[in-house]
Amino acid sequence: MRVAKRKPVANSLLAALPPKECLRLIDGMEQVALTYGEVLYEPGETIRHVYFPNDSIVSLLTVVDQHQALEVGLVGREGMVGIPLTLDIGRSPVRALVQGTGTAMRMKAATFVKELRHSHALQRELHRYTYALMAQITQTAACNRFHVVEARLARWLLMTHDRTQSNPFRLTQEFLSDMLGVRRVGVTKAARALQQNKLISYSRGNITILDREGLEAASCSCYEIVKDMHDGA
Amino acid sequence: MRVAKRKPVANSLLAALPPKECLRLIDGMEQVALTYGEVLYEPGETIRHVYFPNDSIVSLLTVVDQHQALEVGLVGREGMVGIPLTLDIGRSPVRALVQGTGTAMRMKAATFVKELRHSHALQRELHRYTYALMAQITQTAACNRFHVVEARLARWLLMTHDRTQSNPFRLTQEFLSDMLGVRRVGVTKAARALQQNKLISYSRGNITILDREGLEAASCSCYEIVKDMHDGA
DNA sequence: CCATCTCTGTGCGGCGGCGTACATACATTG
DNA sequence: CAATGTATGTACGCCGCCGCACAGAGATGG
Repeated sequence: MRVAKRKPVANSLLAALPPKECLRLIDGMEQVALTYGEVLYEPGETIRHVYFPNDSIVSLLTVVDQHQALEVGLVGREGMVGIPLTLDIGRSPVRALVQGTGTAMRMKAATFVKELRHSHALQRELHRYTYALMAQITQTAACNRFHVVEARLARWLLMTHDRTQSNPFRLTQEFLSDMLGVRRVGVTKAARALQQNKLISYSRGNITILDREGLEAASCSCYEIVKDMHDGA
Repeated sequence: MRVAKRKPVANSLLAALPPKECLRLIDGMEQVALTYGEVLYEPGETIRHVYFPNDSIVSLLTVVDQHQALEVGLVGREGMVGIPLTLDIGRSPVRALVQGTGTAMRMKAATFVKELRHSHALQRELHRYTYALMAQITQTAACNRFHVVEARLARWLLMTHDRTQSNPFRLTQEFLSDMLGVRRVGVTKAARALQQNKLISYSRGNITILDREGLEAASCSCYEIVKDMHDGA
């Protein structure tokens, strides 16, 4: 769904570009509203557009054995959806699922490839981000292997919170179970534990973070590691 | 340790380049012998050289909580060690550990960056490989989450076998336990099961694949998926 | 040849997550 | 206001892996 073009750009990848380049790029984009549950790409599908989220959030999921899913990356205002295009690859290896409703700047794949060739600043920013995303996937792999559901849930809520800045957000436990790759009941148990410790409150898909510091303590170290990776150089 | 420079180049990334480019690149390299157990980079360390393995194998490991390790990628003749440099990042987020003794072509980081800027063919090849590596890490993340040790061990042996072409190879169970992120005893159990089914034989670190097809059947689908990713487009 | 080290095998209790089934409570809609 | 659908809570047996401890068995070296 299209909205007026001259909206403030909250995406920090775009914002980091020299003003002139940024403006030119935005000229070739349209602002779109992404809604919870929308699928931007399925695995193997051709990438038609790249997305620079403003206040929306997109999850990158790998699909295994037809039915099981697992989140490996989370993209918000700090990044872009469609990274394979920066590597001259036209297809996505993962499912890109809108997890937080909001807006994003969208650009046609062909236009993006052309722009990328001309803008060294954009190349540099995207290289940095691609690297951070690889590190995030790597860390997630280790996290999924070693850490318990409760800690992973806490990390996940924090990461989402960082990207929306808003409280509360809408997420059912069913949905979360797909993200974390566990049973829905596993999420129930972990969420209940967090609630009993007064770190969060939730009901029917509306989650509120009550105690951010406490939640950080309950999460695993992976949260800080990934955060530092995106913030610092 | 240095060897004569004019050795045949088995690395397929280099071999895929136009002959002229390939020769010029090799001119700036030296062939080195990598030995089992050698660490090329530690996490956070500055990358001094990139490596194009010929018949050696290098594991990429993430380190969590100081002591636990987990392999997220395996690099052989089909790839390069030091991918962050292709993204203008000078440090490695992972540990690079030599897992199979053999030779590799080595190039100074600074030289590599310069060459990369000039050779579009090299850029293209490395983009393709970077993408495949990301996919491999992603798949490994899901694999570590959903599949049992025995299947993962089978996959791991197959991947190693693909990259060495030689049988047998040297790997203790202690070592394997770090790769798979499980207890050594877990490896013992899985390896015993594979041996009882006459798929492999091993003793004191010498593993031989007896029945490759059977091993493929015992491994999870992740093996084929990652293989196709590196072979096919 | 004996001492030592490395590698592999076994056993035990415990825990976290799985699969399944069912129960309850809130929301929506006719 | 009932009826249906959606979200959450609880229970039970099972399995894979954990941490730990210890026992053999093959290699190595003085």
